[in-house]
Amino acid sequence: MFVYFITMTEEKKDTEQTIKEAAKKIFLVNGLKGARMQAIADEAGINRAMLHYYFRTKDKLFEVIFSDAMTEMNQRMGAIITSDLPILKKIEHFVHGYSESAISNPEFDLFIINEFRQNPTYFDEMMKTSNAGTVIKGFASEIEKAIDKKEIVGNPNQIFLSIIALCIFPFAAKTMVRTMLGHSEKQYTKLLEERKDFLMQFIIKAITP
Amino acid sequence: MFVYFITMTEEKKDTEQTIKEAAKKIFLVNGLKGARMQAIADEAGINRAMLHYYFRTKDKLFEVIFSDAMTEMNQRMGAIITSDLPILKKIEHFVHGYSESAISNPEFDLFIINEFRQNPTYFDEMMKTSNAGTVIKGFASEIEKAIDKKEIVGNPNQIFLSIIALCIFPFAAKTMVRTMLGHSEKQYTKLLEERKDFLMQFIIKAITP
DNA sequence: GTCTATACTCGGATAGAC
DNA sequence: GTCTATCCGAGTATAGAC
Repeated sequence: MFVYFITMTEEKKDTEQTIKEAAKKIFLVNGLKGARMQAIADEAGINRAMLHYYFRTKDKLFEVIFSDAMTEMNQRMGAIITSDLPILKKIEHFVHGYSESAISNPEFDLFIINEFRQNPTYFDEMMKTSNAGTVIKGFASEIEKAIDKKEIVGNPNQIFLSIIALCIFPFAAKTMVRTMLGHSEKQYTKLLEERKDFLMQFIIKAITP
Repeated sequence: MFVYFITMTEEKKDTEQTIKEAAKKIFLVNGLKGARMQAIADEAGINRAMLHYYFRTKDKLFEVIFSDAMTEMNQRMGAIITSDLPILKKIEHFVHGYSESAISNPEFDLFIINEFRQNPTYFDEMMKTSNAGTVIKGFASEIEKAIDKKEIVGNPNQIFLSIIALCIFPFAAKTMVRTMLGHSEKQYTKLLEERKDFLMQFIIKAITP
């Protein structure tokens, strides 16, 4: 009897984890509205009813997946930004770190941009409660300080916006850019790999006095 | 009888145009799948059945709206890029021209990025048949020539990608960036206005030898 | 051309047997 | 915990009266 209970618990954990991984995959590609419970079930190798048994509703499942993804993201970015380094080094770390994580998670950027757009108030709330807001504001204020110290030149918000644009856009608009350039998947991956170094040159030239 | 016929024709044209404008508005914000026929009907001040009477299906309506929007876009961009100017002037015109058109049509960028992603083959085809491909390739090859002539430095594809990233991202990711910066709609609009000039400084510094 | 009513399909959610 | 069957709402599309 006891053994049976343990087994059930472990199986439950496994199934829950399997569902989460499947759901993450499907939600990242299709968004909340675009994702189909059937697709998640197929991906997890179970049937739809199981999804509801474990997570009650589609919205609740999404909520879990999404806050997990955000937490993971914040931790990664936070570690880079809050490190104790001169501004150019910090930007370099940010650019490299961001590119690395985006390469292994290429759907994330466009997903976030779209979900933000569709539910601004939800994210507004989240920015206040999570540490994402702190991390970003920290980075922005570091840029501001560096401008005051004449280490770099320009408007802080514009510089911040430009850095994230240069990092994020190639992933968010991947399909569009690939089509525009007429690149294969492989060619474009190479472009993104090489971009890590290109970007540092580009950004440093643009913002040093 | 003749008068009646004319009237019908004109009314048909008006209704058709009204529907198109309403559909454009709704599709741009919600995408093909996200848009509701009821929302388009409401926007146009008619009922759903009329939409089907004029355009048969949702997909067909979308197709019409979409190719119109692309054509308009291509013409605007084409005029800027194919003008006979030195490369830095041409980039300046592109940046300003793009920003202007994006400010008056802020939903367009994210819409295109998403629809591209959801139907890559359709766009692949369109790039070949329309003049969009030619326009883009023209711009890219101008950059390449300028690099050969040592007027600017860097990898042509990376430079092209960087320029469009800097232009498009602030509009495509508007809601996200606004939330990140904690800006009001008004503050963000001001940022975008000022960005036109900031960007030229930024880009020129980054790519001149 | 325009409207109302209705058919049909898809997808999320629940009931109930095992 | 897991499955099958079923419900129910939403949304596209059509029929048919005017």
